[in-house]
Amino acid sequence: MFKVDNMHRPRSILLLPQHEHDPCSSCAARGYSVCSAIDDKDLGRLAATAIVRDIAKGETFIEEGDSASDFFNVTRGTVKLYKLLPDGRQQVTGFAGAGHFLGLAVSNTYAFSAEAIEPTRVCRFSRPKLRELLHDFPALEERLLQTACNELVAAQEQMLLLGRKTARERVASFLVNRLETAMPCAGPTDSVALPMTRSEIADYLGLTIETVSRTFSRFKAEKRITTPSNAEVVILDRPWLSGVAAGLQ
Amino acid sequence: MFKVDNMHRPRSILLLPQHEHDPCSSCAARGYSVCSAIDDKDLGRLAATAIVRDIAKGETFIEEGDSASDFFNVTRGTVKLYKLLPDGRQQVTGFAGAGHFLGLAVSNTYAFSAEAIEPTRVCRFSRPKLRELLHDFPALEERLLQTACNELVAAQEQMLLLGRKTARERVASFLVNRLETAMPCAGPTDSVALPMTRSEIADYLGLTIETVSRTFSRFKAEKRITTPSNAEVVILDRPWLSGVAAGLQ
DNA sequence: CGCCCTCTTGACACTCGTCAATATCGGTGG
DNA sequence: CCACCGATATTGACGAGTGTCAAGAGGGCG
Repeated sequence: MFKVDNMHRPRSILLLPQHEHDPCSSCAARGYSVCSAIDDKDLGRLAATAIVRDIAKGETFIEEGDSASDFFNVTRGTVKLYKLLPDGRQQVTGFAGAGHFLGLAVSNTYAFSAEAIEPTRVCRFSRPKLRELLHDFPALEERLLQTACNELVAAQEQMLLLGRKTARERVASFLVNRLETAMPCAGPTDSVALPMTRSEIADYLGLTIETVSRTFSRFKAEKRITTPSNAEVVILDRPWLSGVAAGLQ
Repeated sequence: MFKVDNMHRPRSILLLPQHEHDPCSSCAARGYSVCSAIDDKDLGRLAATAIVRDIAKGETFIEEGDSASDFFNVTRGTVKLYKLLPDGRQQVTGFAGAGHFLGLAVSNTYAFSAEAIEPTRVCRFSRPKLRELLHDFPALEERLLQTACNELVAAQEQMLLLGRKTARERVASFLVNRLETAMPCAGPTDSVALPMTRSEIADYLGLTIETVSRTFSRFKAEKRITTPSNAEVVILDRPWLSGVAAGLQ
């Protein structure tokens, strides 16, 4: 019923002319973000509603507890979503790449913070304007519900990881997951880009930076992965890593 | 107690003495479940679509990985939602009481299992029928989106708990949370009902049964709670517990 | 080239898990 | 009503996995 294929990118978007006055039709995320629920003919309306904004690496553009006045659609770069405890402990609840929709909330305040971890571009929608859009395009609302359901499933998987998996299993899950979701067009070389730091990985997996580092080192020593650079991991033994991620071995 | 399996019987022989032709208008969950998005005048339509089913304590009525053919609305009792690892490790992702909606999924298979932890009643909707309902009642779809967003917020809070809180903070969070969400009409006596076992609490908090028990005992020794029975906790010092839950003290 | 930030590695400590014994609860039947 | 029994919960001793603290290595960029 809600079958969605987020990986599908129409090839035609690459051929679209660059219209300065209509950023949506040429948007890199056009094909697979929630915007794909809107027809080309209505795209002008969408472009008029959205405000494009570039966000520098390290900038926090959503602060937990702040009044939730806007919604965002990431079109370039990567964003880390996180929650903080008063003493500074941090839990990263997810990384949002191009196509991800942020700020869906019933409440009037944001339930999490969002920080760009690399140069990022977002489309901003004010709450009233998104409400109008949802009213005028039921397909958009349906698409948002699909998105929310998918995120709910991912969140439950992450609860399993945080509550019951060992450090080894968590890191393996993270790498395999990155390969599956963030790298849609993975070729024969199972290479995973890691735009985030070890510290951010640790805060995502409920571990410390040292444990993440040690686990990477062990996987390297066991010839399961190599790390050409700190921001890149090559998976040498994907079936084995998948097994560890699932709790076997 | 009589156990009824309605799965393979025509609806007409359902044992509903008082409101056989319209179970919805008298439903205990009518006011606060997703059904509240539907007007009284359309309730007959809803009743005709839903199939009421009673589920015995301990019965698993959704199995992770099974074909997701139905959606459920809990109207009585409590359900535990959980995921398993191959070796038996279990993570409870939530407890669903009256009013909760289960099975929202984009995929064709369930992403979690569901087991009744006390005598439970649910309304069952087949996938195609729910789809019809969503089409005919846009307010219902909007309501489902709100519900999904709320669950997403709760899931992120749980990730913070599982990834970064200590055992003490987890148990305190659990008790305070139960008081806030499951006991809407809490009076001067801050009494929390615990329909689940210690083991299920442990699997929800990412701990062991022993750690949960020890933490309860410590709270008791510190005069923060009392336990009239294993299924009931009285909170004596709510501000202090809230502080611990938030990561202070 | 050199500074600074991030990452890696090691030694040690501590929370929480494991294993085991005992106590308590709740239901059943005499 | 009480005795019995299995299931569930509590408590203790101990150990393992992961966190903490600290030092050193590597990498990027002016």
